[in-house]
Amino acid sequence: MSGMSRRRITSKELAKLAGVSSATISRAFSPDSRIGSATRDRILAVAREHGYQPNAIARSLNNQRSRLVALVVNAIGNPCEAEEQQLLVHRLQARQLLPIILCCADHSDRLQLMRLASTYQVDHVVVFSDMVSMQDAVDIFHTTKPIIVSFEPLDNENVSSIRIDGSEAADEIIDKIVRDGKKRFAYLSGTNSSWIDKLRRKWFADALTKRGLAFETQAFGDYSYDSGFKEAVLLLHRDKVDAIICGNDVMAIGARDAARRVLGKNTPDDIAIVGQDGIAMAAWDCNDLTTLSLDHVAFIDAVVELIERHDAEIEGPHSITLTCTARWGSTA
Amino acid sequence: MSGMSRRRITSKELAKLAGVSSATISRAFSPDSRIGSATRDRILAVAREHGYQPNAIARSLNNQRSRLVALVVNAIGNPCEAEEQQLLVHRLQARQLLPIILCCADHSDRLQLMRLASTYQVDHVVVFSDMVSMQDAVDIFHTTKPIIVSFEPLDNENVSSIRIDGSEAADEIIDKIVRDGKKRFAYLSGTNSSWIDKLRRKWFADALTKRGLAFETQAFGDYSYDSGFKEAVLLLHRDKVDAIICGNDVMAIGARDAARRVLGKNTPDDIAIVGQDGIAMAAWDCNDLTTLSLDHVAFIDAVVELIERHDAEIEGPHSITLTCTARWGSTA
DNA sequence: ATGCATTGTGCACACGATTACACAAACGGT
DNA sequence: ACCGTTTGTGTAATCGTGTGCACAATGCAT
Repeated sequence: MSGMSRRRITSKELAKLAGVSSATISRAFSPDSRIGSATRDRILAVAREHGYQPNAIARSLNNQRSRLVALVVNAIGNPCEAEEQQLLVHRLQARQLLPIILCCADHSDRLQLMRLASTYQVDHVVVFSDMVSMQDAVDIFHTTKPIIVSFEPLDNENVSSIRIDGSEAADEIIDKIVRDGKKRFAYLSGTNSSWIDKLRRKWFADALTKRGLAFETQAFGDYSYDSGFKEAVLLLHRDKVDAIICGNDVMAIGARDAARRVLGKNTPDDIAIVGQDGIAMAAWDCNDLTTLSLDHVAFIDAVVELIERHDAEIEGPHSITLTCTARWGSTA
Repeated sequence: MSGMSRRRITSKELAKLAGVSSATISRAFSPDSRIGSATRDRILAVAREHGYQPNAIARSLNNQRSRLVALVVNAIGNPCEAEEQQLLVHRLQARQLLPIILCCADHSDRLQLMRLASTYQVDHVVVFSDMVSMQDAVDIFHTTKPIIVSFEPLDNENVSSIRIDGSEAADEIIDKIVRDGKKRFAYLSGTNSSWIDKLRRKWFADALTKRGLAFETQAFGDYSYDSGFKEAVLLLHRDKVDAIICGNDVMAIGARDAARRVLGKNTPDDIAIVGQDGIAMAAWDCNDLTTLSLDHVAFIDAVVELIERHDAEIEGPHSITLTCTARWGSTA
């Protein structure tokens, strides 16, 4: 009861205390299992008294199911992912699944880290990061069938995936900007070589092509506010563009600040700025960003659905496609 | 080698393949352990070929050490915590420790969740949330000695804690605002009953008292942008205050937007607005907040130090105190 | 009263690794 | 040539649960 008992009590010890065998202890904690209700009540009472809880590590070893889920993410602080992470963690916890976070910001030991996690026999793997290749994930978690939130074209039996399509929304946004009279477009990438960035850029590039236009310049940032600010100064000053499509919302906010502060240009009259992600901050009054946004709830619903199919051991590759929508703000 | 092997290979099977006993397999993977180097090399080669990795669950059961760390946090998306979480996760991973995230936003099943995690025999527990009481944490993780980032006064042998002191910095900030001629102060709390909120408020209240002043009003939000915005409208319009000290940076940004947009008042001339936390966003050009900030790196250093002491099984309660500094922006 | 289905419990093994102990082989010194 | 030490490996127990199997006890129908 009080906090002086250092070591955790085991099922065998509790069995002795309750005058039964350790098998019966185990059954008392299994909801549907042949055991007399009187015995169960007595055991649960004794268990509570001595602070007994079945050891999940031992159970996992026996069960071949750990109820652990590995979440591979780029970063925790980054708002574009954080909202989804938060949602997913809640949904997992509601199912009594515990999330292990693998945060692979720096390139060096991503694979090492994933190997370490695979050692813990995680039941599911959700890869949010575009920094890890599908093939690596499949090789490392070859026993688990990862769920990959990917923009890579993939035709692998051993992967489930969520595809995201923003072409229509991008078309709507470009349409409005062109009708507003903007002519010189720049794309500000978040990374220089990820599939997700290439695909996002393609959505907008296609919309431009359709109207006989094209990106005049492509700049590269790192998804951060500072990089958005810095690159925007160059784009506006040196390249004289009047519309910047950014790889995410945070860079778009940086670009907007740069335009206003450094060059005295305002949105949407002087220049148009567009973000991507649709994070909550984009809708704040001080930002009011026009952005290509994804419904976070629908997105996480899809992830959870894949996890459940996986739990039910339904075979075959699974793929879910989601479409983005435009959020209209005052920056474009 | 290729991805067709569904099941994971065990040490006993690998032993047969390599013509040794399973004990020798284990030794091949223990860095300092009596084993012939030729044997080790051969085993590692065969292991690589068959994709063998020792099962961490089984090892944990035997070792009585899981190398899992429970992180109890309020939210993942919230920037005030996210930066620290990110840092800590990296530091843990560098030590081959895997973080399990417990996100207890809604009151209902926080204890349930912590009990579930304790079942996994986590080696360490770090409690960031002020939503869970120290006593609950100690009771549930009675075998682990939690590390609590707390503002509660605590004298418990079974807890290590990190205390945070912002009284000096609060004094500096109040000093400047008073010298700027502001007279009517309001405090905008993030919660209505947490220790952390009470203590933060006290730092500023003491500084006011020292100068013969006091808070005229106290409002309550929920640490969100929207609540900052909404409460600030009331404070400025109804109560006519000219200085608002906010419980965190995000609410301060909301308050600043409300002042500017709804009432046409600007900082720092018409009103002063102060945040707390010192998140990266506070320094963005569009915000440029004056805020009571904590050095994130020093903070996480302290957490890691406590974890290491705990690992080394140094006995006794441990407490580390950190002091905040003022970050000067254009809002006060 | 007998036969059969049902219920409740214990025994013993499996899960996959680590490790104390035992023992054979190799080695070095006199 | 002999003995003591070091080195390398196998055997078997252990960590804490879950569960198939066996078996006693109970209930029910004839």
